[in-house]
Amino acid sequence: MKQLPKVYDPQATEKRIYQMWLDGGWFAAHRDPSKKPFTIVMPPPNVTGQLHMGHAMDCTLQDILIRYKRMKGYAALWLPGVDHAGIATQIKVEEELRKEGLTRYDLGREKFLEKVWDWKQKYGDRIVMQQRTLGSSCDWDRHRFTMDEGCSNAVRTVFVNLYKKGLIYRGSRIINWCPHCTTALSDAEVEYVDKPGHLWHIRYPLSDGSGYVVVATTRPETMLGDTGVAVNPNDERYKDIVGKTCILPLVGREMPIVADEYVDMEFGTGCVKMTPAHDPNDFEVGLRHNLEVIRVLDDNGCVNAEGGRYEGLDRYEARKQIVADLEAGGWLVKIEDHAHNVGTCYRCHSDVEPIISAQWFVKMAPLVGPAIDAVTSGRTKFVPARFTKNYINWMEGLHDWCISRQLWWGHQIPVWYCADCGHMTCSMEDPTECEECHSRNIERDPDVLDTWFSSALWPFETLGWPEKTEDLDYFYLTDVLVTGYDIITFWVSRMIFSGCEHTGQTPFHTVLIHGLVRDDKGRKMSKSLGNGIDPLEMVEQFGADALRMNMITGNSPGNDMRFYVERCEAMRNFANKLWNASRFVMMNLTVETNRLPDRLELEDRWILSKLNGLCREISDNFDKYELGVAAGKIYDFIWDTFCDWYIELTKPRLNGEDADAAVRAQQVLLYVLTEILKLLHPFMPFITEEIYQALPHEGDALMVQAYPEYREDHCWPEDEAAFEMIMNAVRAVRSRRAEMNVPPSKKPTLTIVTARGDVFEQGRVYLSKLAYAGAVEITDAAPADTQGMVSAVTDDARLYMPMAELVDLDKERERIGKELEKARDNLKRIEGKLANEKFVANAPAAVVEAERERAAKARTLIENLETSLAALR
RNA sequence: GGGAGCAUAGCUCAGCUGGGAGAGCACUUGCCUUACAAGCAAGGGGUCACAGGUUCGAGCCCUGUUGUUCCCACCA
Repeated sequence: MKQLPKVYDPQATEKRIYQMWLDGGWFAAHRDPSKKPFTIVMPPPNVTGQLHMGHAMDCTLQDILIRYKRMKGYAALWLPGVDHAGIATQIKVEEELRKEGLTRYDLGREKFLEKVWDWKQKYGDRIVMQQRTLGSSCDWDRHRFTMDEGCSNAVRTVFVNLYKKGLIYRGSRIINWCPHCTTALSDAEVEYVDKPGHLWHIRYPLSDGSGYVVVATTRPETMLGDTGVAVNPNDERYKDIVGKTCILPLVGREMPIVADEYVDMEFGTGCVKMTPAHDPNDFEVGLRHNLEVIRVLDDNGCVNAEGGRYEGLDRYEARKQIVADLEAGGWLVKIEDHAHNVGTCYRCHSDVEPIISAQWFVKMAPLVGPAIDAVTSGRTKFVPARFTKNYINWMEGLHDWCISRQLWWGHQIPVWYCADCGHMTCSMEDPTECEECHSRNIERDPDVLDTWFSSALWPFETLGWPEKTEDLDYFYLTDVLVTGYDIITFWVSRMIFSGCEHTGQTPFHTVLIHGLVRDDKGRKMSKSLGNGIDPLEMVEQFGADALRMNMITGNSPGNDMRFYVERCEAMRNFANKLWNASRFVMMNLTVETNRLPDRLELEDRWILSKLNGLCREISDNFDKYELGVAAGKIYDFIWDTFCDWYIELTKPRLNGEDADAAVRAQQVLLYVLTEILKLLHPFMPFITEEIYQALPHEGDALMVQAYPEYREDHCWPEDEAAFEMIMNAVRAVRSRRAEMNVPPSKKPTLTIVTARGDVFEQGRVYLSKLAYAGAVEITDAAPADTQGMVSAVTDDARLYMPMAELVDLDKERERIGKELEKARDNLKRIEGKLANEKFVANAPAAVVEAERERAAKARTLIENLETSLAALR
């Protein structure tokens, strides 16, 4: 038998085991008509850098599910990949260039993209390496990239289809513009932050000299683009000025005063300056009243030529200057403090400017219906369910999706503009001429698509769509999507409406949502705070299994968790515990096959029955995606039931005279240990596989063994209950001894007075071993003289130990008196319950029966205590 | 403005469909008991935020309150 070292060393194990799995080819999923498919498509990490704790959480959950289903006999496919992450990656590469004093424009588009591809190669590989380190059992041969040929083809197909259907259009609208990233953003990519600001009240004189109106604004610099003033049509204060014009200070533009319902009479002065080019509401009002649209900020957030003498000033500089000039000119009425929500870029966090701009949009109205229906009908379920509401609310409030980005890294928009006739050519093949006038004077749109446009196709493009592949047929729709709640809007929702639109099916039937991994103070882990913990560092210190177990235990779906290094340590200790338990089994093992003996002892039936119950519970937990609960139960079973009790129980047999009994104990130990390894494998794959390989085993690898299931023939509830009696007796004796500081070396005779001699007879040896007794006497009648004896009392027995020198009679009386009082209170409570007719009538029979049993036990306990007390006189 | 989460032991959190409050860490005491001191055994510690309600029975369900976190929303 292989000898294992005393301390488990993950470093020496994990790489070797992973390679063994790879060599075995067990990660690969094969279409097999005799098996049910189980598919998880991995949320592709960004190629921007390395994995963080959030990814570790993501990976762990998915790997647990996949390994479980694989062992359950499914054709389990976990399809990995990475995302090109347009803005994020481009920013990273530009940062690198900046170190050399270069910008992307210095290189030009083509050279720059080469640099990005180099980056992608480097970091893409690194991510795969990191995922493997965590033990991820992905089908690596199917690894995909959002910009590989297949995905690019899918993206183009979708764009062309939607364009032809009229669901993609180009239009000039107010969009969110990031002046730092110099690109348009979608609504979802804007983060609103409460910032302190001011409300500037500015006087706009009426053209006829009859007075002035006062408008209030939080962004005074936008006044350069004002083309009107609006008031509410029901506002008595301003009835007579509607239709008049006023003069824009500093600029001198004459602008109409219009009446529009949009204006809130209660807010500010009730007069609103209209800047149609830089505010979405003003734009709408402008449309209704034919206001001019004058854009005054350029792509970098500086005032453009329309701003006259402010041209070239940065938006914040311009604000200062304009406010100063207004004040000097006497136009400024007052300045109020005013906190407001400022939109910021989700990538670089600069303030976003609403700007009118020609962009590409997806028309959402026709797409949301089926996507909402997919969820309300239950075809796609969120776990936990509360995220359903989030999703539906978001879907219902959706505006058209701005999909064009002024970047270079991404899928370039497949539209060519004709310089001669202005026609737009959009097709699957790159055109050489305008499809309308056949002019060759055409130019491709330089912009690329929003990264999420391609991510939205991920669940089916990775399976071969738009080709009708066998993979698509077999593995789609996929089963579970695992992701954090922070990207439901960005990604999950878009996959659902895309799946519905392009494949006619929702892409997955379950969305398993997890929370964020925070630092030990509850803060988000982030680069700027420097509080991130590298998962690989944890793996190095404690092993991948410990990290995985840390991610999963004591954590429930959808809730954030704090990351404690101490918890990793605790899980490493658990791994070591299992390691040593296995070492114990192995060093005692003489059998070479894993088979249960024909004859089982009480304690064997006890643990087998407990194990069987555990299997049923684990199965339930998996069905409900309560992975943390499942992991906790397995942990408890291994540490408490198996190590602290069962292993100790087998020692007398293993070391005893009876060779057959020793072998039987070995057989049960080997069997239970093997089942434990299987149960734990999805959670801690490395150590379980390593141990399995060292044990007599079937098949090539633990990872492809069948997962333990509930079995009728291992169900012995009476034996479980009987053995509990013995355990309680052991606990009671230990407790009494500990109170009196009796060392284990002192082994007095133990006299057990009980009506259940039949049970205690079977536990004789354990009482002497685990309760440190010398001889054990079992009787149904009290000893004649219990003077000078220490007693311990359980529901089923009184136990006596002669330790006269340690007994303080007064103290004993006091102690037993207290216990008796407690026991009587307890009984009273139970009897009160049973005396309540409504309880007996309404509560389920099983509950009432359980109460009756408790009452019976309580009575025996009281009797035992009373007898003990009486004997002390 | 709308919606959601959280509030349980000193700390971090579990607690599944309502049926006598749990784990890890920390703490106290005793043990190097031939698998494991990364361990074993025994303990201490909780008005389950507050107030009502439903129920035979509430940490769990309902209503309200307080505190806290987050998401969504075009009030200048």
